[in-house]
Amino acid sequence: MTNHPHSLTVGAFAAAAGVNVETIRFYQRRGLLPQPRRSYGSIRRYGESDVARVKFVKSAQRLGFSLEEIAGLLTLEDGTHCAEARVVAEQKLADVRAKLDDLRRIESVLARLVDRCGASRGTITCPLIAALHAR
Amino acid sequence: MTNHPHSLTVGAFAAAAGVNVETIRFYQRRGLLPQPRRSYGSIRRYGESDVARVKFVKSAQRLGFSLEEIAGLLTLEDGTHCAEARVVAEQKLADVRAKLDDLRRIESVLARLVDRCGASRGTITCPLIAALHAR
DNA sequence: CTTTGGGCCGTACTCAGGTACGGTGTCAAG
DNA sequence: CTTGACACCGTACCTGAGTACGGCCCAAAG
Repeated sequence: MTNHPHSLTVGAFAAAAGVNVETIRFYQRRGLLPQPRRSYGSIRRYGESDVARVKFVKSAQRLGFSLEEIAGLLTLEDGTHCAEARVVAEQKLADVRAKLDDLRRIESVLARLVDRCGASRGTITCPLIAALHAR
Repeated sequence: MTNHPHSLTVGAFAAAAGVNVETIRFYQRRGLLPQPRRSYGSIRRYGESDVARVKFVKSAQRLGFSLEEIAGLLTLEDGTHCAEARVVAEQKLADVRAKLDDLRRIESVLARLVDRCGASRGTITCPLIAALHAR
């Protein structure tokens, strides 16, 4: 792999990134991907870094970031406006930490549930609700 | 608080749960809330446990669970079908752990970014993409 | 007894995030 | 030089998760 640096056509690119072509176009419209260079004849060409970018978008999405937020994160990429970038990043960091707390809470509750489920019989009144409700 | 056990009307209930009335009706249609008892005259009455349930839904949602998945989690509540419940719970647990990993990765990357952002000048080529892309 | 504040209901609209569609262009192989 | 595989484009459509709307009912307050 990593053959030609900027040789991917949309189709190949989309396949490489694991999304469909329309999604690429869509992201372009949303500004999540830079308008790519066009080799003669209006055909878009993409490279490895674009693939990474799309994968990043997908990862971030799985964590509950919206495309808008992700676009924000991506503007941090070029390091230029470092001051604003920092603010955004700090905000996101706080978000992420909050999410981590929630998830950890869920994790332990689920783990306990599974555990108890193995051992006990009969009625376990699910501790999930209680656990999450507790802040 | 915790005054009357099953005395909440939709409006009060929605307010208590921090969502709007339509959302309650919506959740009812989706089966996320049990059809409540109706005091004479077809008026729905809700209690504390319903409030907890809605809050649970909201928490779980923030973590990226869909309403459908949440409905699944909620069926674990009554402890009856413990065997299936366990399977679901185990699956969810795996999901949650994967999410945790991703989030932790993001967290450290963001933290590092913020950190470096404070110290350095000029071009930091954002490590976010790299970090997330790395599996 | 009429007004008004909820409640009840179905249906419609909204917004995000894509996906699909249909028409046109282009280019490389046959 | 035509044909097939893609690329390009705009527009329309779909799903999930609500939100809003308008009409009807009822009970207590003025």
